[in-house]
Amino acid sequence: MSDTGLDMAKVTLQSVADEVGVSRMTVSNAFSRPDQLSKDLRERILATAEKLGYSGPDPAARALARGRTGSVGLLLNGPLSEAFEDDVSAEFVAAVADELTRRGLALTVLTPPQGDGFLPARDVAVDGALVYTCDPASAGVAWLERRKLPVVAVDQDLGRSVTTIGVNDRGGARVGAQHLLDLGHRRIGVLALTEQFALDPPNRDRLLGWRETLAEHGVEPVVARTPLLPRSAALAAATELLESSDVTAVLCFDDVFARAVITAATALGRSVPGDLSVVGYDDSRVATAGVPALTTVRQDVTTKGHLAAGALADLLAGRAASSHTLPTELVVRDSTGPVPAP
Amino acid sequence: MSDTGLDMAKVTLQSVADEVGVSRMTVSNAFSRPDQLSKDLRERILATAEKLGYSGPDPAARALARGRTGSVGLLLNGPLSEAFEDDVSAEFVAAVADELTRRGLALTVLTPPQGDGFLPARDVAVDGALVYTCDPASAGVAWLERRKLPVVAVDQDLGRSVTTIGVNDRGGARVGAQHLLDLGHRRIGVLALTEQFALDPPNRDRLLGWRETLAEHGVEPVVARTPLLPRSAALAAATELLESSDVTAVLCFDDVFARAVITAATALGRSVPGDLSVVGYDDSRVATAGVPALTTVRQDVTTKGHLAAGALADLLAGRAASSHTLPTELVVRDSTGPVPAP
DNA sequence: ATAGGCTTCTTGACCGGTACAGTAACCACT
DNA sequence: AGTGGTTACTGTACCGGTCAAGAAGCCTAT
Repeated sequence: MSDTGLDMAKVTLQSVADEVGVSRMTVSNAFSRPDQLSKDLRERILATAEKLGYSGPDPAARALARGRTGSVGLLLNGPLSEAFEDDVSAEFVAAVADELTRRGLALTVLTPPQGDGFLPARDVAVDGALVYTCDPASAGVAWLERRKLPVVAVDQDLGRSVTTIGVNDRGGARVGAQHLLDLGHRRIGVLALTEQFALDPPNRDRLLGWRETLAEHGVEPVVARTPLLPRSAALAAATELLESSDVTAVLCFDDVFARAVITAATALGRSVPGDLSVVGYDDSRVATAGVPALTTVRQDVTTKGHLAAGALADLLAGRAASSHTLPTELVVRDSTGPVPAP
Repeated sequence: MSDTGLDMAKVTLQSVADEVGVSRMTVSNAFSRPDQLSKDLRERILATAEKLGYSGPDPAARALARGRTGSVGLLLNGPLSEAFEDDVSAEFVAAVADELTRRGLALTVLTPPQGDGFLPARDVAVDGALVYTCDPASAGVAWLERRKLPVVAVDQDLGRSVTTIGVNDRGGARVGAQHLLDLGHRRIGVLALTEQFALDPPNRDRLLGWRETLAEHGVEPVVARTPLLPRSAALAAATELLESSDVTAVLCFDDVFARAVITAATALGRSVPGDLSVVGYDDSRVATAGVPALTTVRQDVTTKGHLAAGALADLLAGRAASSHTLPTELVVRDSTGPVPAP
């Protein structure tokens, strides 16, 4: 009988229904399907719910009954810090989140497990997932498949039947390499990710694009490798590359690496682009944030995120989703120039 | 009878139980409480589950039955892009996610609503939430309270009873201002966020710290304001500030703004720190990424994230969680110097 | 009058698990 | 042989909703 709104007993649909004197279903409709009852009654129900401190249908219960949670997962493999410390990843995640919000979905980050038996990719309720920068053979991907969740792969190949959003990395790498060749460079270095990323599609494709284009002109690049983090590693690798070889130009896996090469070159007394040409990749913020502005291969990460999120949303809505390969484009700025005279 | 593992009928605990010939509860225990049954039977159950393509207890159902989802929300207010385009926010999110992972929790991003009736803060199942950079009067915060979810506030005040993780921004601003005063500066500019952020605790506290310290020495700062995004806005505001006043030093809301001030000064032919001293805030990546390295007020964003996530995890585990105010520290580098001779 | 067609609300089954309180069997001890 | 303590499993009652079909009332067309 009491209805102070202060009773600590949990407030459910039923309690609101009892208070108003209607069936539970009618209260449910008041919240979820307004067109199913009279405006008048609906307002009475909502008012009573407010009075009782009922905050609307319990999301967990609703998720079970409806079969969807309203949230999609983003599967990442490295420690999260990696994904967010990198500008490009961060931009991608932001774009995904924005687009999902627009579609009425929330984003849940699915990290690799750590220690105990909790495995997000298996244990968190989501309606579908985006797979980004993951080892295709990872446990996470396997669980998603096992759960038969709709999946969209980004920058990686999960098999023919999976919708994939990618970038023409190989083509982008090709034009970057060609640009250096056109400038007359023949002793060319490459700063790629460590072997651990040998199968990472961006790393693989860029390396492939560079190699094949250079090979067409009989050039065999000097390959240096460095991990994505810590950032200091790239500088060391760049320094070592410049000291141990006589390259006149360097193709870099990304813009951050390119900056590291420039920093290393400067420290060694070599100017860019006077003594050394450097080509970045991504056209991220750092490309234009420093001096000289980087010649780089642009990819539209925000569009990639929008497309990926949109494709997954379509899949969830029962619509067909198509794969896309986004174009890349060489942006010539101030970090490349003609090969220096001997 | 068929058990090819290919039947498309949904595989549930019950179907596995029937196949093995035990009760549903026993199968549940095989997955969730291994100590409740014999090793032998458990293995038989797991094997059968594997054969049937059962991927473990359905997360949504489990969430309803157990009353927890294994995921916590992160409530943000701006469009997501803002949170991730900013290095400091991104670092915070990364730290939160890492710590949550360590604690066996996933992270769900709760964005403000957009258009239709879907409101993440109300409609997504989470066990608790972190409130970051939000208007305390926003709908999101109100819903979390209404749902009676455990909440930890970061860099903001949600009331005495809410566990809060903050930093000593006011004190940090004070030492920044004092540093300039000690160098002899008396005509000092301030580059803060627009009025729209008047109540944003970091912005308010920093402004307060600057103002009161300067006032103690009879200095009234020239205040310029600019939004966080787009980035170009800060440059324009900085240029305007330098052109319309004769300040010899500028205190900036963050390091990105400080870089903008330096860029503007350079464009106007003024050198830093020769003609102009600039103090940043945060000690983020950009503080040391360019030339000159910034004198700035350091805050440990990663620790802030770890603490916030840890506090929330504690709350969820039924442990008490305590509020913290992290220290700030002045880091003197190359962007500040003595006041120039007249 | 009667059939058909809304609108508005109700009924009963079901979503796929987990908690908790048994029950039965086995063992050791006195 | 009786008592008490384990271990291993089962039965029942929820968790808090939604779905689909049905019933009651009223209006309109024939």
